[in-house]
Amino acid sequence: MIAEHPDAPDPDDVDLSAVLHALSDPQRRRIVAELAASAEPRPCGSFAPGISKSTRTHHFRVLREAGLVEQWKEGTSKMSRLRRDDVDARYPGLLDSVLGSKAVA
Amino acid sequence: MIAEHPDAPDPDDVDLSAVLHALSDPQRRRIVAELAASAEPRPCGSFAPGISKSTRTHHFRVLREAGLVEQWKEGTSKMSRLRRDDVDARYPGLLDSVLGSKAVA
DNA sequence: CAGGTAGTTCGATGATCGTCGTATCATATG
DNA sequence: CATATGATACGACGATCATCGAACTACCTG
Repeated sequence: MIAEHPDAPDPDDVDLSAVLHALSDPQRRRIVAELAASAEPRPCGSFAPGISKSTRTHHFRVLREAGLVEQWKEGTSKMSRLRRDDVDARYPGLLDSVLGSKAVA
Repeated sequence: MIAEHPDAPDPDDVDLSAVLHALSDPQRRRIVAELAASAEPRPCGSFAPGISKSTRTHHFRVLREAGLVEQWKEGTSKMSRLRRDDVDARYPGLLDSVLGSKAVA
């Protein structure tokens, strides 16, 4: 079988897959949690200590392409912000439940 | 770097990764959605038409090992049930938000 | 301009994933 | 017992992933 059947792929599904995949990595989830905890934007480099710069760049790209974070350059460093409102609007309760499993406990 | 730093891996994190990874696949999410929609347990074979039996078995194992579904043999076929209560208790709101992104719309 | 700091890009590598077909097992029924 | 049905086990294949180091770019500062 080649999965050729005509089931509505549902456009939202694409993004949801990306979001869930992005959040399925502990390293990235940790970044998101730190991002959610600190009100002020922080430079990328201050997250996920213990992994290489390239890996960190990779993780931030996955998060960005999933629509979870926003980034902008600021002087010598690049700032990151969790797009909480956007994500909450699109997938209500998702971030809360993913992050809350530790925080709310 | 070899990620040797001492950050609490958080036992819950392991399972959460498995759950999110399980839900990040559209095929599996579809199974879960169907499972959530039908009150009565149904045989595995009645889900996810268009994919091969082995693939379906694989998906059900991923869902089972993530703690999302429960299975038991009943005569010639194997029944499946969404462990809604258990999942809701462990990750409140997660299933609702993942499934709701389509259902609630 | 020289030097340093912060990120990105570019392979590469080993692991995991989704999918398949085939062979096999278990159970029910003729 | 023979057969059909529903599901699993077993590789296998190509794709994607997380991770790395090294080379490169952008920017600030002295």
